[in-house]
Amino acid sequence: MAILPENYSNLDLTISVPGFSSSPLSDEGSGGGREQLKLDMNRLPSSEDDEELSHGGSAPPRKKLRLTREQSRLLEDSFRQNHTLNPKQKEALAKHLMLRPRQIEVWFQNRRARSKLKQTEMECEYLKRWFGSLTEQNHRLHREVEELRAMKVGSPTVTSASSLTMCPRCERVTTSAGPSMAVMAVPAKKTFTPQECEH
DNA sequence: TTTGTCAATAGGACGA
DNA sequence: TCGTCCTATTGACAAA
Repeated sequence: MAILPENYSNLDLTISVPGFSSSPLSDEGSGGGREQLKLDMNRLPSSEDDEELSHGGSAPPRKKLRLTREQSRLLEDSFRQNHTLNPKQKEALAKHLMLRPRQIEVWFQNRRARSKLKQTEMECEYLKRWFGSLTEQNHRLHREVEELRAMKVGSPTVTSASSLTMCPRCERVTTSAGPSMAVMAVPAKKTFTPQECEH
């Protein structure tokens, strides 16, 4: 816990979230250059500001808000605790950070999106590697089949490569006539236990 | 000038 | 109907 200063320790952050490591996307590392944003960007807008926005009027050009390091840090801390906020938490965080609740909401939405993107990229990498290893394994097995085909003449047990079968449960390759000849590699996540197989 | 980052917006889906 | 979420997109800004 302890993601907020003492005076905000009454914040009820109880939403459970699947375990997530701290963010790789924090602003900290991206060069101190952009540093602090101007105060007027961070202040809680007055009701006139809201009205100005909602009424459109002459629609002033959108200014880019940059969160301060401290604001980012606190938001990251909160996000590490909970990936979503209830209205009370949002309100409290907004007050504490001198931002509008809507800005807190938007930050969490964007943060969740970035998390998901990161996760998807990692899964993509994993699948790429898996594909690579399966391709390699496939080539190896093809070579093995060719070798077996070459050996078939004179062998009483192996009459043709097409007589090779693979047990769908244990993934052992066997001839229709005899004992297992080779064990296929399986994805790292899967562990083979002899009890799974009837062989 | 180009590129990357990120706050903000739009709009649709969903549950209470 | 309202509040919240997600996704796609926009636009400001800083760094290369």
